[in-house]
Amino acid sequence: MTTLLHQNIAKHVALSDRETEQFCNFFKPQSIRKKQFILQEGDTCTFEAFVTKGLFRVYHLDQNGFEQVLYFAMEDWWITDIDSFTNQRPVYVLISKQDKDLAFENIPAIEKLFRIMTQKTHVALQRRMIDYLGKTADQRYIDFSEKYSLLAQRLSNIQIAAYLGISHEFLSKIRKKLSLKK
Amino acid sequence: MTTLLHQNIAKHVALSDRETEQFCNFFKPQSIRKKQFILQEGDTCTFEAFVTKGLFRVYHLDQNGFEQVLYFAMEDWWITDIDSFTNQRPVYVLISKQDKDLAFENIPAIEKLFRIMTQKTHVALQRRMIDYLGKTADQRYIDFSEKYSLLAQRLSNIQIAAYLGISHEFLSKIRKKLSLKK
DNA sequence: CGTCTATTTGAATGTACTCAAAAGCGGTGG
DNA sequence: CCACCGCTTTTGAGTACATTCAAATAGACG
Repeated sequence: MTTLLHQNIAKHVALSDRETEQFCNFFKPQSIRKKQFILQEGDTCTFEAFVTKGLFRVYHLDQNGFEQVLYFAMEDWWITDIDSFTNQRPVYVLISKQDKDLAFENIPAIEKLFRIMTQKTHVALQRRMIDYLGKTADQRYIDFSEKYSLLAQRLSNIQIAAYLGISHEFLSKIRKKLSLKK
Repeated sequence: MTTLLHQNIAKHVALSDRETEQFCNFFKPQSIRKKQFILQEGDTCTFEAFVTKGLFRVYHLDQNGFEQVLYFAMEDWWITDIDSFTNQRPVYVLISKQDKDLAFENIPAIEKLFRIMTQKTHVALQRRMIDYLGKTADQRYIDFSEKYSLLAQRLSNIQIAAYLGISHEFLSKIRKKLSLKK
């Protein structure tokens, strides 16, 4: 459990064992019941979390109450910002904004860790934005299922559609068209 | 010129005068002719730049050679990642990746500066993604012209359309519809 | 003035949505 | 074991949103 977090940190930045321990101790284990929010619409996000088991979707409700999925997060992924919703009884470790600031002060490399992580997610989001600007829904679905096949297997088509920005009915039609091609 | 960069840094993070000087000295002033690229398709981005005068658009070419505008940057904005194109003879100061890494090592607060900046742009991009998932082109255009009215005045409709992810013909029709409403 | 580019307009077409209904599927209780 | 429930997926018809292509118009500039 903590091991996963240790490994994840090591992927991004070189910390001494002591620093890693010190930082990881800020994180409190949490688990959450199915269909439970960890952050409600309108709340300000005061934490950062790391998923150790299960699957989150981070989304936003549009004016009609429909979900728009910003991103999914499964094991070994970070969650931050915006409103979050869970399924499949996920488990995560959480650091408060306060403790994070503490860590920034005491462990300089943590600043680097979060800079690198943010940059990476930012690049990924830019790619998605480009996809959205230029690709048709068919292609976005194909790309998504290929790039995140493992994740896609754990999602309903309704959830995938909310991520791709299309109706689930239309996704169904896309799936049919693709299956006929083969 | 450098003053603008000084001010911009101060907005994000508290540096001593000496640190600010030290950091700003890494930046080399540059200017570029109209229609000139500072980074070509396929190049890896090895710098970070700060616009002191003029207007950039940072974009990507799709498979048909059409521009997809990732973002615009005018005075007091940063540019990084992906391919960049300019208009209006912009002026900017540039820091190489190498020098940036040097700054990270020598001035701890710079790490914080880039973390904060990246987080902010990331949040902005997430908002744009949400807009894209949920809003119709009409609304995206209205929101864009309100939110970035100053910027919008300096852009052609073709450029705005490439940012909004629609054809410029369609944008023209949207504009007509809106003008009739009033 | 001529040239180049941006903007507008129209017609035909394609992409995606809405609404409603049917079919499939897993669980749960009798 | 079956019947029923809730939820997901599929299907179809009609409609709205957005594109393409081609052509006309308008502006900017040497």
